[in-house]
This record gives sequence, structure tokens and C-alpha cells, in this order.
Amino acid sequence: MSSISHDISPMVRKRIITLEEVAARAGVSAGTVSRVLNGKNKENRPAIANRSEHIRRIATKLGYKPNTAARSMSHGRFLAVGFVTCGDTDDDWYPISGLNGIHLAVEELQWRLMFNELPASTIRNPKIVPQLFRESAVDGLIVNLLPVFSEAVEYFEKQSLPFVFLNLKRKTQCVYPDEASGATAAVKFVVATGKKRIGFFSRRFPHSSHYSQLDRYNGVQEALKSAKIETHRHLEPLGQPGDPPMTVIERAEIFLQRFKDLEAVICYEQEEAACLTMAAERRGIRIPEKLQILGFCERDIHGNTGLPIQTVPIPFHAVGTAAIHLLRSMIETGDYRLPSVSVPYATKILTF
Amino acid sequence: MSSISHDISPMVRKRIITLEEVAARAGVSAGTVSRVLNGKNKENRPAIANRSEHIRRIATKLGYKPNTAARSMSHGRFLAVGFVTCGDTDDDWYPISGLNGIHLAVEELQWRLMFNELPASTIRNPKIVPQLFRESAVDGLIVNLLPVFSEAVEYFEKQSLPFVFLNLKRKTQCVYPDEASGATAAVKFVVATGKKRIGFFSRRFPHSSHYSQLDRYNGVQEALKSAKIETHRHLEPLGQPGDPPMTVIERAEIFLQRFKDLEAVICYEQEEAACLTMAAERRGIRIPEKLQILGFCERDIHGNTGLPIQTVPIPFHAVGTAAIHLLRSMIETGDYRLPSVSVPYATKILTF
DNA sequence: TTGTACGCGTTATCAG
DNA sequence: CTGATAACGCGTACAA
Repeated sequence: MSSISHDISPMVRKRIITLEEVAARAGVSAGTVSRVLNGKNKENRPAIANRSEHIRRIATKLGYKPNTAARSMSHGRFLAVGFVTCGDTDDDWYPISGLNGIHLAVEELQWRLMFNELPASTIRNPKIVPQLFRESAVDGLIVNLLPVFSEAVEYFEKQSLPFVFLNLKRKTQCVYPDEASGATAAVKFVVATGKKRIGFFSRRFPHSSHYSQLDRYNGVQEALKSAKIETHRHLEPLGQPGDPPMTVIERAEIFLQRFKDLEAVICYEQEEAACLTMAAERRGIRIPEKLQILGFCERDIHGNTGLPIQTVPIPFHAVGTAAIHLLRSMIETGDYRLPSVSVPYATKILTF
Repeated sequence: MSSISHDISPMVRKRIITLEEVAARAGVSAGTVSRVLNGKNKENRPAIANRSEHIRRIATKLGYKPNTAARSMSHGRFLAVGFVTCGDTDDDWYPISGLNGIHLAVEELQWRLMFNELPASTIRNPKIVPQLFRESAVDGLIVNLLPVFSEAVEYFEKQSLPFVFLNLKRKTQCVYPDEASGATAAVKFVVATGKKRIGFFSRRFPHSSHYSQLDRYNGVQEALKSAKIETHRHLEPLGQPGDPPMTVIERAEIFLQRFKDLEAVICYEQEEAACLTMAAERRGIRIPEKLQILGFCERDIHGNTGLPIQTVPIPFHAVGTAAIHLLRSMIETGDYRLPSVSVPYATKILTF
């Protein structure tokens, strides 16, 4: 069916090359090779520099690669950290850009990054010891476990590894986006385009389930107040407590009916923005001509689609990088309870 | 701002416990503890069973965890594999469900999973040796590198590790979804709802850049033919070769104008489905009442939003699991060129 | 700067 | 079934 289905050509399996073998070929001892390759010699004198260069060339030619397991043993540390997400099918999510940021910082430190999963059911079952804690393989953990964070924090405290939680707002051991700065950026951007009647739309009424819900909401209201613009164009909770949950589109329809004069809406997330757009077009409100819609999102996912939604990019990449830096401090100082870090939004807003 | 900002309680740092220490406490030798914990003793006689139980209890009490680095050294293999994605900012993507499937299979094997990035720029620059290939840390690689796959294949061949490509269709060393089965499932589903005039919409005209474009398109046409339904309700390439690229929404508008009688549309991906939905609503075509829209997607991302798009779930989870099984065969047989595996779609289609 | 020797924690071998 | 011992590959302290 596809036009691409060539064979992949044969592959040569290489034997593992050790320091010892490089040393033998170079006529020196393994210790010397190790020092040269790790730059622990000053190489002042030209004779030495030449010999060292020779050793490096041989190592390259032979395809020598240090064995990280051996290095870990001798070093007494793994020089590796783990990323932990929940892994529950159809429920797992994490920002890939966040993992990119983590990897970037890990690579700079010459560390390695393990990928781990810890389902909610495992956390809740005290009888199960997950893989992650049955063997020791890393020096610390970056944890992305929003669905069950309160239980998760207790759970990780019982372990002996340092850890950093992502996107959780506590006094210590957390790294999270500063939602107030994001809200401010969003409002400034909208105000700069001349809009006066600005709403906030979210799937739920901001409550305590995740800090970003309340922080974005409050941040928007405060920024509007600073700009002397009317606040609180937002829906209260709808329906009775026991009612079947309303879809986001239904809520969006009510929102648009309630606030007929809106010029712009800042949405809690991209999903709300998409639903609101759909609801608006159905009512004949043309987006973005008649109504400007913004959503907070990991990245600009609408490149070249033409979808009329503007994106406030959440700084997950920077969050990931900062998390590794925090974890590194914990590992190297031995103090596992360092204060949390709040990462500001960039002021730039992506456009379509 | 947030209502949640408690302190995290102090943490006790534990020293590393070795086999030797467990052995000392149990009054046996390290070798014995190792054998007992690894179940290499039959434990026939009750006295032995009791002693073994005692050893296990002590190990648990002391919080003994095998050191994976030491185990790797002794075993001569890392018992770990790497997942490789491109990591380019704003361009990186992989199905999280696929990584879930990989992790599941890795965990069952009691292996570990490393997360690696290999930017296109690194692959193209022969002078750079990336982290991934500067040290040896894994027994094999699962590679997800679509943006540059042709160069990537050559690149990996030069290395000494076994590898499996995801979502690439070649004769060997690949695992990918069987798009024909997915197209058939989609068409069957739509036909079962009584639709007769069925279109196919994609951002680009199906070409060779990725096999799934052509395979989904052909699969749909063949399934339609089997169902004795008119085929080829699809746009040819639009515009001239040098023109600025058209947005997906613009293309969707032309599509709807061209095929006015459609009852259902199967879209190449979820993104096309979203854009088509938007374009349709703008023309007053109510979705899904007047037009049924399906899109292929990693998972049902529209849970509870009310967005009227139906999802054909791509079996990435199964692809990930199959990839690990294939890689395992390579590692254990020493044959790195095993035939590729095509993973069928489930027949179930998610609904909203 | 070099070579030697040892330690890291685990598993495998082998004699008892 | 057990204990002693060697081996895995690397880094490094030590003496030269």
C-alpha cells in the first residue's frame, strides 16, 4: 500500500569495548585512559598532549563508550533521575514540552532520565510495592501526578528519594507556573487590541481541585481591575449538585447567552476555548471577528489549521528545567525540603 | 492565592542498604541472601523455608533494594531500553498512550525505560555524537522519529544497538498500526448508521510523506467499494506548487462547497475533523445532525466536552507493547533484523 | 603523569 | 543449600 517499504540493510553487531582494551591498544594502563578521556590531566607538555590525543583517537576508532552501570557503581550515585507519571490508560497526561525541558537540563548535567509510571490504584494499595520502589536506579524523582496529588505527596514522603512535584503549589518541593503572571499577560494582550468587555470562561467554577483554576481566575480579575475594566463576566456553578454533568459546550452556550456584549474571552484551557468557539459559531457569532477567544495551552497546537483561537503558552518547558535544577540542589546538598519555585509566563502570546 | 499551600513534612534520609548488611543481620552470607530474594532456592524443606522467610523479612525491614547498576554489571546487560523522540521544541510529538504501552511491556519484563531525545539537527550533523551514543546505558532502542525518518534509519544502522521504529512501514524493524483495518472499521461504523454519501477529508492530498496518509485513504476507498458506495469524495491538491499553504479550514470550506450532499466524512486526523466541524457550522451545517464527522486520533480527547466529533482510536498502546516484544526478540536472539509487525485496529469506535 | 590496586554491589561458579 | 571467591567496568587514591 505504501510507497515506502524498502529493506533495512544488514547491521554489524559490535562487541563491547572496555577501557582495558583501549589501554592495551594504546600501550598504556586503563587508569591512564580513564583520566585522559575524563580530562583529568592538565596536558601541559606537548609530549603528553600528543600521547593523550593518540589515546582519544584510539578510543574513538574502537568505538569506546563508558559503561554507565560501572560508572554509577564507582561513583556511588546513579547520575540518573526518574520522571513519574500516572500511566492510567486514557487518563494519563503530561506536557511533552515539560518533559523536553526536563531532558534538556538532564542532558546538560550529563545525567540520564528514566520514565516511570505509578497508577493511582498502586498508590492506594499499601500492599503493592511498585517497580519504581522495588529497586534503586535513580538519584531522585520528578513527579507529575495530578489526579491524586494529595495521596501522592504522602506516599513519596515515605520513600527515601528526593523528589520534586510538577504543577503543584505547596511551600516546598514543587515547581509550577505562576498563573497570576499568565493571567496578567493574557489580559494585557487583549486590552492592547482595544477590547473593553472581557470575560472568563471555564469548564467548572474555579475551585480548589487544582491551584491553576483559582489562580488564573483571580489573576484575570485583578488584571482587569488594574486596567479599570469591568470584572466577573463569568458563570457561577450551574445545576444542582446531583445533576448529570453538563458538557462544556452546553455551558458555553449558557455563557454566551448570559453575556451578550462580550468582545473577548479568556478561557481556562484550550479545551474550553474550542468549545466556546463552536458554541459561538453556532449562534452566528463569527470568531475572531466578533469575538476574540484565548486559551491557555501547552503550546500553539493550531499552527496552520486556521482555527481562530489564540494561545497563551504555559511555560512548561521552563518548569521542567527548573524542576531538575531544584532536584539537583536537593541531591547535592542533601537537603530534600527546599522551597518551591514559581515560574513566570513569557509575555509573548502566540497568534494564529 | 490557592487554597492549598501546606508544608510538606520532614523526610528521613535513609542510607543505602546492601546485600551484605542484610546478610550480616541474618547471620548468613550475601550470596545466600541474593539466592533467596531471587527465588533460586527450591525451599523444599521446612527449615530452609523458614530461614528464607526470615531473610526476606529482614530485607524488607531494612528496606533493601537491589542496586540496578551492580545488577547490570554482573548480568552483563543493562536490562533497560531507551525510548527516542526528537525533542525539538514545538515540534516534538509522540502518543503518550504509545509510551504507556511500551512502559507496560517493559515493566512486565522487569526492565527499565530511559527517555532520550535526538533532534533532527543532531542527526544531520555528523560531527556531533549525542549523549545517547556517547555512553552505553541500554540494550536497545524504541525510536519515534517521524520528522526525519529516512535519515534516521541510516543513522541508527551505523550504531551497534538493536532498534525498533514506531509508526514507520518498512519490511524489518518496524511496528506500526494497520491503517487498512482502521479505515475498514471507520467505514463499517458509518455505514451501519445508514449513511450513503461518505467523504474523506485530509489536510493534504495523500502522498508518500507518511504511509498512514495513503493507507487510510486507500483503505477507506476500498471499504466503500466493498460496501458498494460511491468512492473518491475527496479533494485533489489545491493551488499551485509555489503558493502559500492554505489553512486546513480554508481547505475544509472548499471541500464542503464541492461535495454538498455529504452525510458523513472520515478525516485523516482529529485536527482535520475539528477544522471541518468549524467550517461546517459556519455554513450553517449542524454537526452531527446534518453531517457526521470522524477523525483518527490517539484517544478520545473530547470526553464530556460535547464536541460533536467521533474518534477512531489509533492502537498506539498495542503498537508500543508489540515494539517491546519485537525488541526483546532482537536482544535475546541476537538477530537485529526481524520482520516488521503490523498492529490491527480494534473494531470499536469511541462515541461522544 | 603513570601504573597498580582496590572498591563499588550483585550474581555465578564451585567446592563443601 | 551454603559460603567463599571471582568477575563485571570504571574511577581514583597511592606510590613511584
